[in-house]
Amino acid sequence: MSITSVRGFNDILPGESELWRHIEETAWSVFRTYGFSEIKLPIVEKTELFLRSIGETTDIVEKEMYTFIDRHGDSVTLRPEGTAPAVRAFIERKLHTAPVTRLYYTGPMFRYERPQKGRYRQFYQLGAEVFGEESPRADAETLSMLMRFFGKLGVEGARLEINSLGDRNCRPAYKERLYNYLKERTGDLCENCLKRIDANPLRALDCKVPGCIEATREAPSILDSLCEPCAGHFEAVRRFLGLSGISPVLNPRMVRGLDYYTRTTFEITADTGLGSQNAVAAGGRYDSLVSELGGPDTPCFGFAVGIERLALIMKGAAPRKPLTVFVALGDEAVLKGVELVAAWREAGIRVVEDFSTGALKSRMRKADRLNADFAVILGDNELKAGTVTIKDMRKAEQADIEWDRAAGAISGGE
RNA sequence: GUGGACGUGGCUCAACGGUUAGAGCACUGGACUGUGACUCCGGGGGUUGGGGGUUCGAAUCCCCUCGUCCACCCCA
Repeated sequence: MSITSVRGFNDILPGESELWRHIEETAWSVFRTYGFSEIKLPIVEKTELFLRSIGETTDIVEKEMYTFIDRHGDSVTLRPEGTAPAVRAFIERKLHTAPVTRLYYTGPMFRYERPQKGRYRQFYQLGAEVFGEESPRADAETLSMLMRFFGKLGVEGARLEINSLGDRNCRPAYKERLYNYLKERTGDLCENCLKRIDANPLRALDCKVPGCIEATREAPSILDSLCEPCAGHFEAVRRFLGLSGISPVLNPRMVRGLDYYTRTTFEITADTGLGSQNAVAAGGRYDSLVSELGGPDTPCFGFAVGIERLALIMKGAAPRKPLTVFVALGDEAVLKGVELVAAWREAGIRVVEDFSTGALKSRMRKADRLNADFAVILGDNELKAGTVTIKDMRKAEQADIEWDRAAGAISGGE
């Protein structure tokens, strides 16, 4: 075997890359209508950024990061997610001088996990972050933007679940209540949850071990423990979502794997095609992260979409411009063809010229294999007449068209 | 990181430990010397993922390794 790619690192080949481009272009066109601008972020950041933002006891930090010592002796990490770098840039580049900053980004993320369908070591996310909006309307509007994006792509069977994790004021008290509740039932919990009780008791809530599900069935709900402002915020988010025609499923047991979330969190899951990797998009509010990383107090809301997973559940294919294959028969036709093909491309038409000289039959077969919409033939007869034979490969019809009218016949009506 | 299933032409898959590892699709040439998708005939294409072992003999059995998929963990 010759050299292969690294485990969990894939090539996105033609046939699939068109769909990716369509996803990204659709995202950009939708996000722009909500006032977002693109930010291009580096792929490598100082390791400390992720330790301090994602949280030292999270799975990502504990076992999934691609961390290296560079030649200077600094510890750097291939970004496992996009929010932390975006926040770093927001603070470092002083973007807070604008009243509101809305950013989107796309690109590869890296996590050292065992690959599975819809889960890779290098995977792609498309994300958006709103900086400086405390209003629950920001949560609702950003979520409805995401739903609109999914709708435009023809995603079906997506399910939106939301929860509120409270904030610095009310979450500690809830943690305490939950901790005490769990302490009473340590005999029923799995090994994993026993370890989690002290570091992050909330994680026991979404454990899938039957014993833990049973043991936490009667556990206090975080939604009952929210302080006045957090409860009001959450209620407003739901009200505004309703006004946008979105009715999320309330899931008080949903706990995200990153430490920086406050108040609203959400997850969009797909019910088909992804096995247990069914989370397609997720995000939430992180009102304390910017200040914790040394920036001014800035409430934020953001999300990330997994592009591989999105591509897997999409029904519609990428839109496609018609393709023309040009076939010149004879030396003179080749020369004239140079001129014609150049003019068509200038007009934005996709043209591939068949450079081979074999039997027309095999060249037509080639055009068919290239999935051409039209085959354009220029031979001696056409040269004399100043025309070209245009065959519509789908309808199996053909006609002779004058040179200066050919572009119109193969442009696909654009 | 744990457990399991599976790796055979480009693709989908056959072949009980026993001749030269086959078939369909795809590719290519011809029937048809300017017309694809149908039909018929011919042709090319393999280190059976890689390495080691058992055996007179290994695609087949054993070990190691790499990879894919599934479940768990967790997540996009």
